[in-house]
Amino acid sequence: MLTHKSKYALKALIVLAREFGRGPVLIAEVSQRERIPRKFLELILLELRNKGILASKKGKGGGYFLARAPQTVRVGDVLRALDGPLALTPCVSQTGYRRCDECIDERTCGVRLVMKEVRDATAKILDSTSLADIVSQVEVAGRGKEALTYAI
Amino acid sequence: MLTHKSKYALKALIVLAREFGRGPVLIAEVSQRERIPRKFLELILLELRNKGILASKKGKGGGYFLARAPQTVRVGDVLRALDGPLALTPCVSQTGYRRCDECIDERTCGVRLVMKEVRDATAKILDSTSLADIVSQVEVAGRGKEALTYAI
DNA sequence: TGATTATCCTACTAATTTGATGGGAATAAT
DNA sequence: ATTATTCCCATCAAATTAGTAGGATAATCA
Repeated sequence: MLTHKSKYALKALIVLAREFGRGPVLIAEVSQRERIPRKFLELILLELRNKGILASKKGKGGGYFLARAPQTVRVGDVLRALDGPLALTPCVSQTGYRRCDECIDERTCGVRLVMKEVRDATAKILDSTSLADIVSQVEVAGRGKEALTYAI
Repeated sequence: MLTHKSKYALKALIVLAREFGRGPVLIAEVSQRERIPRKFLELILLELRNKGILASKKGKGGGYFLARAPQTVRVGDVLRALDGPLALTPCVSQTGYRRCDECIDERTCGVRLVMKEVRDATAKILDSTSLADIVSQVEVAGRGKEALTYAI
């Protein structure tokens, strides 16, 4: 399962992607709009800033904003930054490879073969989806919903 | 990440898939062959039995064996049985749907859209891979390795 | 029937992770 | 100065994970 932390992070980033180019957004504002516990969100945004995904401005008129354009922030990067590798086992991780300590022979490990497939499929999706992609997909979904409502 | 429990479970099941049709295998034997802590393995196999994936026989000459043919035991079923739903968020799970409590509007949730894709891709792989598939893939990989060694 | 060999079952524990909360320091604008 | 805001540290409770311990139960075999 995805941690609340990552889920909150993505939701916050989507808000900031929408507001991109319009100056800093307050933690408090994001917290309210997405119903994310304020103090917890603070920690998350700070971490994202330290990982180079967000930038911030202190003091009055301050707040958080994306460090780069929404098109260039991949969901995969966000999840890796907060939850670590996408892979289900360390032995198939690209970004954080580690031998599985219990594993006798990695080359003939059947579990590894399957997990490799899953990792590749997952990474393919998450690394080809940007915040901008999500924002536009949501808009399309929203329109679809309204259209359906009108049709009824 | 996959839990040790699931990893151990899959390794044990692969052993039992190999031995399928040759009668019960002792916990102790599986434990030794795969270097899985004996008592922990006991719990795991028991759980798999209670979920209908394994069958067992008590007393002398007893042990564990697959309840059905290796071709019909899907990796997805095993992971679901032990770790719960494959989905990264409850809101996109097929087998264990639940509304995300923090989510304001599920229909327009961008996180959900992405997680749905990941779930589908993951499930497609895990539900189309059986224990028998793994066993034969490992054999192929093993042959490939030897062939390479001979070639050198 | 009794000894032996296994699984079955319950309970316990230590370590780690998760999801927070609280208080104040640092910084920037007015 | 005052106010608004992020920054940073410390703490905490609950849940999860990875085991361990010990005996109950059942099947075999002499």
